[in-house]
Amino acid sequence: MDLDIVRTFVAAADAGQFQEAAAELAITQQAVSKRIAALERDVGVRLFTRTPRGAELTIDGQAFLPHARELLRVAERAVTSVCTGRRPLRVDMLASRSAASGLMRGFHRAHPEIDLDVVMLFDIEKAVAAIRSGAIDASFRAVAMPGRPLPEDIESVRVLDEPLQLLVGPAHALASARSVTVAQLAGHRIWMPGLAPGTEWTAYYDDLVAEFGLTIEATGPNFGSDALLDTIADTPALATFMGGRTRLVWPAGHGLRRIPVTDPTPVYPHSLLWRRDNPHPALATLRAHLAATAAGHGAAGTWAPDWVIPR
Amino acid sequence: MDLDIVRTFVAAADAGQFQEAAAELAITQQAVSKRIAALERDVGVRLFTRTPRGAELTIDGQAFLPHARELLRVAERAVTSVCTGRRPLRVDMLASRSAASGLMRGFHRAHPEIDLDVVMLFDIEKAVAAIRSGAIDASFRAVAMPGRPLPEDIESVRVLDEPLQLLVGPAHALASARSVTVAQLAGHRIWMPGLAPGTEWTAYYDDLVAEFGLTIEATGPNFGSDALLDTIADTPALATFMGGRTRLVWPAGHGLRRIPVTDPTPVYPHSLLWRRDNPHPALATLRAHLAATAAGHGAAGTWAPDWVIPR
DNA sequence: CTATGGATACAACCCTTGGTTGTGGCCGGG
DNA sequence: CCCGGCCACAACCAAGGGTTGTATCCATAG
Repeated sequence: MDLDIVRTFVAAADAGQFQEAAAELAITQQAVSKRIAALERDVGVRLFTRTPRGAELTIDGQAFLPHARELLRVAERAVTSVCTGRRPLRVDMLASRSAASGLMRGFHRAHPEIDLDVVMLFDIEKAVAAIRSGAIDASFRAVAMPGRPLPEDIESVRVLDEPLQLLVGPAHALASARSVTVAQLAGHRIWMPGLAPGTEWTAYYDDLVAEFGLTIEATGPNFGSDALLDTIADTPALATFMGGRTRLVWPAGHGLRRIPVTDPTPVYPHSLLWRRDNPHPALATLRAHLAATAAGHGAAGTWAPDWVIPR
Repeated sequence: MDLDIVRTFVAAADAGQFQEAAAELAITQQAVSKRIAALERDVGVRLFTRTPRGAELTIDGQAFLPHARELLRVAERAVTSVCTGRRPLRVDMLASRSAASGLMRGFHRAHPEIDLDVVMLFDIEKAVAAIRSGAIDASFRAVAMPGRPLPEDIESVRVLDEPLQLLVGPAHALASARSVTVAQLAGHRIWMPGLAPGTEWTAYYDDLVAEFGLTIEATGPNFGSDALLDTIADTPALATFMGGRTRLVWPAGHGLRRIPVTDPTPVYPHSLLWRRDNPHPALATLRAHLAATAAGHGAAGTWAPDWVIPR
């Protein structure tokens, strides 16, 4: 199905006749006739009743019309999403179901008129490069890498500390615990596939390991959260860390448990990064919204690497 | 833009390489390459970075991807909306902003999983024919026409009495009234363009006129509610009737007033009509919903023509 | 270092799609 | 009864889009 044909259908429906629609679209009446005929062949029903003084929608055509308009609207938005000028606010985050997505949902509820696009870049290095180039407008990341300060033109503000939770299967030794201390985790196998060297999130877990003497296995590629959850559920001796604000597609019947970690509670520090001279109007709105709704961070009893930017 | 191209884009993004996407779509890799190139030319930005072992999305491509998926979803719904089998529940009503649309909004809130399509047929005769043929599943109308009973296979139930209101401009003699009695309306010019002979809504106003000795002018074609509202606002001696549940796009600065009518309050009786043997599962859900949320009708102090079906 | 395999891009060819022009049929109004 | 307006059908033509064949690039294995 071609969107030009859909456009033709809408124009013909609005005009009530093919000829006027043809004039609007700068094609001949015969072309409109052929397009409509092709569309009717595609969907398998008659959309217009042709009369000697025009064409009016059939019931099926009436039902189809709003969907056609919606189709054109969505196409419009799709194109503007990659337009260089006046495009939606484009935000990078760690993962589509991470805590940052919760913040963005809140922002969207508060400002439904602002168009948003979410992308997921590899690490903060890529994110900073994308912010500097203007490819994205903002990023939710942990900053900065140890010994690698942010460039001058990038600003950042810490917006959310996400408490880590332990994820275990039903047969795990800690499965029935209401909460566990960091000290209790020493000696347990914690599996986090996909930790890539040189990324800021791997640096975070490296620090966590060094600080509290934990054992984190990063072996094997990451086959996706489904496969990870399956393995965790089936392996009694295995656990993994998960952001406490992560909304999982919870697999039914796996018996997985999320267990808070305490003494101290490791928190993953999300900061908002943006380029100082980025003129996107929605960026200021986002910053104001986050400042207004900022959750507590750097709270007592929590731990984060000392290289993260201060609160 | 062709939806086949969008489909190709999504397939390539999912596969991470053109070759596999080509195999899925049963075309050659070269065709995929050309389609993607055409799409990139259309939107004006690069969507993939080609590597020797595949193609991965650029940031723009990532931003575009969810829009592309949405586009395909909407297209799918558009097609199923005119599919004969398992299509959305198709409901006819008097006007898109009439009281019936409020009922349907409530139904949609209660059952957001049920797809709906709204159409507006000419009159009850057309609606009954469409219901019998299966072209639509239900209709909100005033039934039945005087002396013209519903066919055997059509059922109906009165679901909502909509009180009429008087709509006047700021300079009208009744503009400052909190409410008016029917008796007060005698002698005032009431203008309702577009009252077509033989329709059930014209029959309603004919009865109203006969019962209370009103003056309703139906002269002139209906140029749409905007034009009607403009005229009403500008003409001191002119008023019109409007459904009390109608949600107008209220023109700013016109000073229009909506005035309740009493002694008695004329109500427009909306009934739900459907074919007894219509198997659409959502139809039963709609009937149950309307039965559960039924607003009062046939209340004391209201008037409706005696030919409408009993409550 | 070289050969190989797998991936994309480019070129040539050809068919099909889709546009235009020309024409006929239908119905309502003067 | 004729005329005018509108849509459908046929013929023609150009261009888009698919296929086959080939070049290029890079990672990996030998």
